[in-house]
Amino acid sequence: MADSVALDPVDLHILRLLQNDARTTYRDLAAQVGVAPSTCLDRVTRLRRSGVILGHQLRLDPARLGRGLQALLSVQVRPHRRDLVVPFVERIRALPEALSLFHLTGPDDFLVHVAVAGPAELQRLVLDAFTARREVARVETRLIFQQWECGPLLPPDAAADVPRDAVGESW
Amino acid sequence: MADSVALDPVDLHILRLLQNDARTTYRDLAAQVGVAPSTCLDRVTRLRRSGVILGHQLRLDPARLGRGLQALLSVQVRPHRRDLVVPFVERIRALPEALSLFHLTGPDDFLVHVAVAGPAELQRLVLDAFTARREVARVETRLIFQQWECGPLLPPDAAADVPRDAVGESW
DNA sequence: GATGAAATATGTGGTCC
DNA sequence: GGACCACATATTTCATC
Repeated sequence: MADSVALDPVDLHILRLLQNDARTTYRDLAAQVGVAPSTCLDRVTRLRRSGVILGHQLRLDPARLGRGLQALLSVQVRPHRRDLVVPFVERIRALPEALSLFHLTGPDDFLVHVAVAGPAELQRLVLDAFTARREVARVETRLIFQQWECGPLLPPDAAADVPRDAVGESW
Repeated sequence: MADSVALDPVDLHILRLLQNDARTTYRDLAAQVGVAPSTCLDRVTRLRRSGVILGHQLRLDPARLGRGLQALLSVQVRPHRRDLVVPFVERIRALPEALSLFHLTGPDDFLVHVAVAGPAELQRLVLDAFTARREVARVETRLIFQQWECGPLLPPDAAADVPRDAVGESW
């Protein structure tokens, strides 16, 4: 289901361009990749069907929406049982302040990325949506100075997959 | 520059719909919002110019691209001076494994979200791109079991902004 | 903010390799 | 089987009110 998909150079070129600007038209894609627009449409349709492309997302500026303060909340949910974890996840996902949620290994079970209007709203959020709950054993709040999105996501370079002589001895 | 923008109900409705599916056509937006397609175009254009909409992003499935393992790396950059921090940020942003990068308050200066093929590649990444650098004082790696994107980002509800009687005494 | 016409993009079927 | 072309449809964009 989550198997890696074989991608040829045309697919990769299209993905790179679309990651720069997801609204690039098939006409422009075609011109830059060197194939016909219909071929681009074909490729993108297949990439969507094969699950490589999950969808298109709008990137918004939280600050312009009156949510100028972002933070990461590390949360311990204890006991870490499914009957407590599943409702916790659903509750956090439904919070208007939550942007994204990670379930992690390590001493902190969850990391929650939130955007709020300011420190007062953050304090209220921590107290009301987190520490007020019995299953939330601990919350650690870190403010975000700045965030960067990184380069385009592409398959690991084939060169990096060169087999090593002996497993566990190549590093 | 990062001031909050005044948004009317039509703007908010459009943003909500576009956050569900960023490829909704102006025609469909218009039908659902109850205005003309050209008005939707107008609104979206203004939202882009005012900086509320930063852009459109392709959501890809890292697992299908042969990057089935994701992790968060907490990194201390010491000394935490601009002449070390700025090149660090640029170097991390250029890593093909990096998805996103946070500069934070707290004992850990940076959080790096990475996607790799597997544990071996993660180990190589930590050793070669992080701990090999003199300015990287500490790295802590946590694996990501699962990630969720949360509900649409919208301005804080006006009701939540009701002024309190006394600052610092309302919670 | 709406209308409608022009420009542009998208989707389809036939054809070729 | 995949890529390309040309055509038909749908969408976006813009001038005008």
